[in-house]
Amino acid sequence: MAGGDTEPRTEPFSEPQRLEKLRELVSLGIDPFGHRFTGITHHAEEIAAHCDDLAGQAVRIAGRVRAVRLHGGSCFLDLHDESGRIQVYVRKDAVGDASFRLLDLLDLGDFLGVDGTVFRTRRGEPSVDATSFVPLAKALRPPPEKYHGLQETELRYRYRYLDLMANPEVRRIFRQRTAIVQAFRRTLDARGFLEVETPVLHHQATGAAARPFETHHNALDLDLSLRIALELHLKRLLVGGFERVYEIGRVFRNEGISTRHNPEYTLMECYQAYGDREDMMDLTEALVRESALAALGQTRFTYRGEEFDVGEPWRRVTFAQAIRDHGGPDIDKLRAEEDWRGVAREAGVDSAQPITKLMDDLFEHYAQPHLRQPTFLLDHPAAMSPLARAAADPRYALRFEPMIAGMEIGNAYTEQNSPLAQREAFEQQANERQRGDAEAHPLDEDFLFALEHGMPPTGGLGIGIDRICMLLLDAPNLREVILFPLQRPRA
RNA sequence: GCGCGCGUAGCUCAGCUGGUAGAGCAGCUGACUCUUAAUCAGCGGGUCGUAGGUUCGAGCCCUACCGCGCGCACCA
Repeated sequence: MAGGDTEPRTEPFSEPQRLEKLRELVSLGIDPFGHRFTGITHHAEEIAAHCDDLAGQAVRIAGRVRAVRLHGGSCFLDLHDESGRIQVYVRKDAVGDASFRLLDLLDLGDFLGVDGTVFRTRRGEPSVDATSFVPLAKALRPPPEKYHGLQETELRYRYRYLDLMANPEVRRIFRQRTAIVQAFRRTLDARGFLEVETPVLHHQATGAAARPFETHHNALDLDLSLRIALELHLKRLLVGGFERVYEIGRVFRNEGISTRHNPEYTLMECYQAYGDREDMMDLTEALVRESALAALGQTRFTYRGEEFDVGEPWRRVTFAQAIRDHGGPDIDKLRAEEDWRGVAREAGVDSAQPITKLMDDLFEHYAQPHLRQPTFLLDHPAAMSPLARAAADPRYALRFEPMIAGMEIGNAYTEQNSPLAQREAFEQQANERQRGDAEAHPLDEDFLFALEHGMPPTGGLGIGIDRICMLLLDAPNLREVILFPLQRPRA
């Protein structure tokens, strides 16, 4: 992926005229790619919003030219900067003949620096009456169409810069995403969590049930995997004596792509010593509430036409209860694996697959689509939760998954801190792996070595940042909240 | 991976029952000193995703491949 996913296309330029104009600029002694432009006083949005207060005031602005309306001896330009659009009025009388002729060398997409005074046109449009302007950077290709923008999904993702250039709502989405991430940091920092960074290159990808990407270190001649979770390194830090840690980082899962999945995605994981999953439920409510407030200014939001509110305490329901509630079997009555396979057959769920997958399928079959409002799904079967402590009934784990709109947005445990129980759970997973469950957790001897030095009782939580963004920002598709989603190289 | 759909000018899109490629924006030339999807007059622009096939003739029908989207599968 280094260097982007497309071949550079330098030839032929779609606009040979632009190259010609570039040469003319050079012949006039103007650097077509400009230089430092200091002393910018305002953004477009400020001028538009405070036009009357600023009227008559000298301003210096810079941005990209998105429209040119030439009227012989005068010209209107639409200049776009990060904040929005402002109109620039250039009169030959004001800037002089030589400067005015530079407009002939200007193309849509070029960057321009402008000095001028704020005024409102007769039609009421906030504008800057230019006293001078300077070309700052030439664009050799045209920007997307000014009215319809860039519509084709493939082009929007592949050339996200064009999408950002053309579609202001896309810029808004990614500002809101940043606001959400900042809300996570602010909330965690305020509660005394220490932000840390742990390795992306792992000897063994553990901490979740997923297939990893494999890579290789040449100098050490060492096979490595990209991480699939942050969990086991963060827990090592609790062994080391940090009491509250978190990381917001990219994880990589070598699996299919869908509206809800991207091979790399951003995960927040945090761990709180002397806590348990109860603390993590409080924290989840706070993180999601603060995210909504940061991005939307309120706790209510609409996702795909459905109303949600993350301002209230979330509903709680156990894994078993959720299945019962929606017409499924009473799994509390199940003892042996064969019992599970029996109810799976009745439900029409694949009964021959690995047992953890089967359990998950039963839940998805009966309950998951019905868990709409913010809900903590509690007490998953212990077999599918090898990193969590067992509940009073050892068939279940002290675990929860926060769910909104039928979608899992995270995962949390009262963490397993007994090295003995952890080893047992890993061995059980190894068993499952031998029986054909390719995604069972591998045994991590190095992590067990750490646990054997003692880890305090701990509550741990992971939340998928992209999923939260998708929900809060009403994105139909995870890729809408990822700047550069993975795409195949173009033919 | 499987199924369905899409791919026409730089962008947004038309293109009928198979008859030899269109519009708007963008570009170029000219006019215009308060326009704003500026306007007016004129001009240029296409391996119709790629490669085969059927046909007198294919943007259109068939096959394969490439890319994208959606659904399923896998996962969060």
